[in-house]
Amino acid sequence: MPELPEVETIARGVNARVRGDQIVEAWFGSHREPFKNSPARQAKGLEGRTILEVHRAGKHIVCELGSVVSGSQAARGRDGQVEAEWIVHLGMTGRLLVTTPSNPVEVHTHARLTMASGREVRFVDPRRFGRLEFRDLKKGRRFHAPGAEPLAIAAAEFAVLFRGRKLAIKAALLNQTLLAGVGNIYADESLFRAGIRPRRAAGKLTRPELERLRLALVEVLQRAIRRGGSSVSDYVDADGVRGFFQLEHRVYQRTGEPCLVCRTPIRRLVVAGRSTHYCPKCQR
DNA sequence: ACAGGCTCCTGCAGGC
DNA sequence: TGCCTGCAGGAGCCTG
Repeated sequence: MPELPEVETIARGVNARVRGDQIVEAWFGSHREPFKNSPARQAKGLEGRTILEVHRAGKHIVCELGSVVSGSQAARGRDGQVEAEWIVHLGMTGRLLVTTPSNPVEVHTHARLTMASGREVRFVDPRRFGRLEFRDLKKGRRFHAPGAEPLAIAAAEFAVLFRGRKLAIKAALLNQTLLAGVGNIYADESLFRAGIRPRRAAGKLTRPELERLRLALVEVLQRAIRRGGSSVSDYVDADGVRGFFQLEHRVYQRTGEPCLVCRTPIRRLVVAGRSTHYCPKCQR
């Protein structure tokens, strides 16, 4: 399931391939609701625009778009003003692929963008937990992830996020309005590396524990980005290539297996409705 | 205001 | 072998 490192990997891959390219035609094939605004409105909004840049914000992929221009003008559209955004949330099983129109279209393909370069951008999502949104910045505001960026937040700011909160630290890490981009895998992995039990009340963690947690989170996220993300179900990057960080998971989906540090069997429990994995000896 | 739980959706694993 | 059940989970929504 795509979390920050997977979304970052995809955003970088898409950016490298379609930055400066123009959307010639947009096709939206779903009648049900992976869309925040109607498929017709999104298609109309996207067509003719140049993709100025693609980046990640929390778990969202944001495609910054220029104004609608004719073909000859599009070639010099790379540095234009951002006038619209296409925001992609992958949910659990969403994939954003850059391919060519001749490649077979797989089932659950909900959107296809034909690019002037001959490439094609596809959004595929079997479980339909993903979301697509078009924003015309003349009518609306730019997209911002609701929570803080875990890779950029300072120690003091990080500690303030959890102050006075009674909920489990694991649940707090998953709350996107506090930190944007952390999901189940990296919550479990960072808590293990910080030696903190997932059920501890967020507000009761000491300052040193919170700082250990922040540093563990940064380390695990950066390391995962370098490995191209974790492929645990069907995650692939913009080229359809799997990541490798799942090979470095120390607790996630290792229930009953020995802890890599102390050999104690890894335990599983449910926190905030999510399966949660931890070492009862290493995490206090 | 805040926290916890339910729901959406499909593919796959496990059990009988 | 084949069917059925249950589980996976991000985030919006509802409830207490």
